[in-house]
Amino acid sequence: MYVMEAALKAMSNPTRREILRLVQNDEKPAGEIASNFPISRPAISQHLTVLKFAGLIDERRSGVKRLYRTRVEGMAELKEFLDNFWDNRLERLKSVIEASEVSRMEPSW
Amino acid sequence: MYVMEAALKAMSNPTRREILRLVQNDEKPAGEIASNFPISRPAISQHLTVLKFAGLIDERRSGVKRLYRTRVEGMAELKEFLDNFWDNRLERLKSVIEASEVSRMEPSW
DNA sequence: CGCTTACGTAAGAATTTGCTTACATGTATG
DNA sequence: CATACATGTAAGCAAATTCTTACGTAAGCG
Repeated sequence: MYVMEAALKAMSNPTRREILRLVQNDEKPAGEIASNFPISRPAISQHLTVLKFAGLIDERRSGVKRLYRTRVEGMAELKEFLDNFWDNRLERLKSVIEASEVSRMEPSW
Repeated sequence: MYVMEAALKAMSNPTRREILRLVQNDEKPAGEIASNFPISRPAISQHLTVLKFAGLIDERRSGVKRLYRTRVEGMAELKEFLDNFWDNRLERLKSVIEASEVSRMEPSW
């Protein structure tokens, strides 16, 4: 699957967004992350897999634990994608306005 | 469903993102929108319902046609939500750095 | 009114998602 | 080595998503 596609889908789930918030500032082990939710530990493990595949978190192994933390680059790429989505719109709108101004100054008929 | 939730879910589908691009600059009737995709017209109609529910498009009836166009406010709200999602992260990171600078100047032990 | 046009809505099938419980794996520790 | 601990993986199930085809509906036209 296209990475940005995966990232958007990953972001569209509230549990996964909350996980991202939890590991924003410092890495946390899977178990501790899971302890913050009412659902089972394996369910959280699966969400972590989705986030990792989407490039939104990093995994690091330390002894018996697996530490997760938000992956800044992945988040930045997604942000950029979304910014462009809206910026393109604004750019086109701007060009439409400019075109109409030009046509007022120099009629083409 | 929480509106922002609906908006994120709506954005996570590629067909719906393409619809948003199609009706970015000017309103288009449902049929014309559908003609741009390989899937059936009712399928597009259902996607339009999802986008409308999420507050990402506006619908206007003109005779027998229904004209759709991107809803700027909805898009702006979603953009703001996502900006805050990342900005909060950066804010907290910033405060952590500042705290460490303060502690270097005025050791607390 | 009867017919066409441009749609939405209903029903159902296939696929994906999000969970559960049970089990497997890898790392430390006595 | 044996056991415990932290976690992933497998299997299965219910609900949601995304399609399809068939049908309903409202606006315009002769």
